[in-house]
Formats: sequence, C-alpha cells, structure tokens
Amino acid sequence: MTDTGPGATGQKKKFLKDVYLFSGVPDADLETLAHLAVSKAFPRQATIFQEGREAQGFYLLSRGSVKLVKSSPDGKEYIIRLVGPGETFAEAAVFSDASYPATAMALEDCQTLFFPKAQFLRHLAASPTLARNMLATLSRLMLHLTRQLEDLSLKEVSARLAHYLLERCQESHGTIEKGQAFELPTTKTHLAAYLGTIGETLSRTLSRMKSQGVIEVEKGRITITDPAVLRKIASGEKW
Amino acid sequence: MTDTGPGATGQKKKFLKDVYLFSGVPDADLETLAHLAVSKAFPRQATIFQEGREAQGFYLLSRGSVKLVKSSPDGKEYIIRLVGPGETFAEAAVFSDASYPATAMALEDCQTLFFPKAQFLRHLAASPTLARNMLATLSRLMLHLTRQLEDLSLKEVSARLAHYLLERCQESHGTIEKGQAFELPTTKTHLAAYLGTIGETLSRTLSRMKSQGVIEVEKGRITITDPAVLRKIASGEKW
DNA sequence: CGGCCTGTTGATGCGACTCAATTCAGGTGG
DNA sequence: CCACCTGAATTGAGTCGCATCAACAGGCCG
Repeated sequence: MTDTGPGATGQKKKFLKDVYLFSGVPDADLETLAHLAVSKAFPRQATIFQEGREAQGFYLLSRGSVKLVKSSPDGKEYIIRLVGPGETFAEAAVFSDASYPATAMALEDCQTLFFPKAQFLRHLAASPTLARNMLATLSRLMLHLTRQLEDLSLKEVSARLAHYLLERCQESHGTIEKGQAFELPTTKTHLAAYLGTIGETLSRTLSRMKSQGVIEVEKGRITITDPAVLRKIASGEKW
Repeated sequence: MTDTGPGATGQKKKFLKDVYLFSGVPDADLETLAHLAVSKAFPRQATIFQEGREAQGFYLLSRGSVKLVKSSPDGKEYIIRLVGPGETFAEAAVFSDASYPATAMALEDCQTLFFPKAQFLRHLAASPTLARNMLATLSRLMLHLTRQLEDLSLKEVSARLAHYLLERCQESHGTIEKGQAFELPTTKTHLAAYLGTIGETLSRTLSRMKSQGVIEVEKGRITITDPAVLRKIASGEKW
C-alpha cells in the first residue's frame, strides 16, 4: 500500500463530483471532503483490509477492482461483492463501531481514496444531503445482499448463473435481447466464488447452457442467444 | 389490518423513547415522530406487506413477532429475519425509492407503528441524530445479512445450527456455559427456514447432536451440555 | 524451456432435499 | 367429554445436486 499523501485536492474534488455518494453535495462540502480523503494505492493481490480488524474508515475506488470476501478456515471463499471504479466499499463499517466484516483484496492495481472514520462522521453530521446519500447507498447494498441470500438459499447454481448473466447483460446494454454480448468482469474462478460455487461446477453449467443453445462462450465473452430460456432457468424452471 | 388511528400520541412517544433508533433524539422531535406514526395492528398469519409492492414506509414493532421471508414459486421459503418487539423493519425500503424486497408476515397478533416514507424523510433531514441512528441500524442489519451469506455459502447445516444455538444462548444469558437452557423462539419449521434448510433435516441434525451428548432437547427447550464441541461444530470441524 | 495459473472434463462420494408413513399435541365441534 | 381434524415433528428410504479428487490442456511469463 502506498500513501500518496494529501496531494492534489482539486483533482480529488473533481473525482468526487461524479460519485453517487456525493451527488448534490454543496461545493464547499466537497472541498472539505476532498481534503480529508487520503489517497492510497494498492498493487494487484494486496490485502486492503482484513476481516476482524478494527475499521478505521471506508474506501472509494477510483481505479482498479476489488473483491470483498468471506473465507473459511479450509480455504474456500465466498465473494460478497465485486467493486468497480466509482464505487465505495466498507461504508457500513464506519457506523457500527465494529471491525471490518469481510476481507478486501485488490484484483488489479488499485487507486483509492480513504475516508477516515472520525473525520467523516464529524462532517456527516453537518451535511443532510450526504447522510441521505449514504442511507440510499446502504439501502441498495442491503437489497443486493438480500437478493444473494435468496439465490443462495432457494435456487440452484444454474439459476444463479442465469440470473447473473441477465443482470450483466442488462448492465452492459440497456436491454436483454438475442445476440447481445458482454465480457465477464473477472476470471471464471472468481465468478464461481461470487455465485457460491466452484470453478468446476461453473464450467460444467456453462457448457451445458452452450450445448443447449442458450448462450455462446468464447474466452471471457458471453453471447446470449436465447433470452427466454435463460429467464426460465433463472426463475428455477427445468430445462 | 386495523388502523387504530392517530390516538394517544403521548403513549407512542413514551414507547419511542426506549427504541434504539430514536435514542438521543430530542424530545421535541420525538413529539413530531410520535405524531406522524400511525398505529396498525395485524392478526396472526396476516401479511403486513408483500415483496414487490411499492414501499410506502417502514414499521416499528411494539408487540408480537414478524417474519421477513423470500419465497420461491414452488413453495419453499427462506426467512431473512425474525423481528421482535422494539425492532424496526423495512427501513431500507424507505431510502431506495423502490419496492419491498421481501414479504412480512405476522407470526402472532401484532401491534406496530407505521412511519410513512415521505413524512419521515422530511423529518430525517432535520435531525442529524436520527440520521446517524438510522445509519447505525442499517449497518447492523448489513452485518447480519453478511453473516448469513457466509453461513449459507460456506458452512453446512450442522454448523449453521450450532452457530445459531450459541447466539441464542449468548442472548438469553450473558455467557455460554454448560447447562444453560433457552427456548426456541418459534416452531422448528420456522427455525429450519431461517437456517436455510427444511424441517426434516433440522430434526435429524438436532437428534444427532442429542445422541452425541452436545445438547438436550425437550419440546421447544434446548439445554447446552457441551459448549466446547458446539463451538467446534459451528466453526465447521468434524464431529 | 519449465513453472504456474486458469480452465475443462471425468469418476466418485457426501450432504441435504424429496417423498411417504407415523406419531403427537392442540383446537374444534358434535 | 370424546371424536375428529389439522399442523408440527420425527423417522426411513431413495435420489439428486454439487463438492471433491484427479488428470490434463492451454496460455502467460520469467
């Protein structure tokens, strides 16, 4: 981890403007926030923080990608969330005075802004808009977690994968239609951990979908050839 | 559902005082909150709100118990959370302008206070303390959801059950020691749904623990006879 | 080239769900 | 007060999904 120092406050501020969490926040407040944020960089594979460690603040990712994982003593891991540029992570750890509930690891070289807990909280009390945005952010995260719980508890791997593919397609293009393609964000092994399974099972499920003519697979690229069937699979129907 | 009307604002206020969400909130604000809260009662088995419906506000449970569930088309259900008196639910639905992410059902006759979304948000902007409390509440819920994800994704039923029993014991008495006993909060079928399994499997797991001398079971009452082994099971070790 | 990581494919075993039968407790009505 | 019904809990037998273990192919890099 590299602390690049207080540095160019102006640049930081400019970046903050485009982040959801700070939308609508007055310019003067952004100035303050940009000032208290600390630039931190992490090389690929670096641990940003570890589950159980005391939470000292939260992060805003400006470049790279991060995985938030829970891992079991015997080596298995479950990816709670994949974080991309412009997103924050470990926000919740700031409010319940506890420790980080999961481990964060850089998947590529990362550039982040770190917001120290105490100072951020002080500022938060003075900015209703920021508080409101933070509440909205946490709410969306909760929605995300709830969906994952639903998937894990009452759907099987194929349904979870189908659900994920539809989601990604929707995200890349605005719609879900035959012939649309997109890239998988990380390796298939990571995707497997994100879906609560392992590489082998994911591989089998993908090739089964391919053989049924539902999708095309080439390297990390997926093409959806039969959205209707994919939807059926996602909702748990047999195929 | 019965709307018992605006009624005794004084009584409501008195009740709010003891609720975590409102701790530290000035008396004047409590007055306003008590005024905008609507008393709603629900009989046993009633649906308080359904997944997917537009969220109009959140609830504070004053008496009874509620389950928040996700259910699949084929009848299976997963209990995300069991709510007791003094706790709020559906808070998150207020901030992401969306719909309820799960269904809420009264397990017994319930008395609630309902806070309409728009009015509550208006008030929230004016009360930093309330906003702060709400953030803390959501954070704790996220912690809870994260733990559940961890359990579901990388632990088996026996570990989840053991984890749950230890939690309950800790909650009832301050500690976890040999010989301590406590009641299960609901039926075993519900508990099974909460643990992400079904009644039969729970039954088998309990009786296996009993036969190993780890716990005693009589009706809805559990006595812990070997905390050490229970801890081992919870962490995923073989037994 | 040789090592390492990722991904694919096959064989096997285990955990947990399904289906079905039975018991038991609580509540209801004759 | 007892017969009856319903829902919860338990237990057994069978099946299935998926993890495990193992072997192997391809790409990347030192």
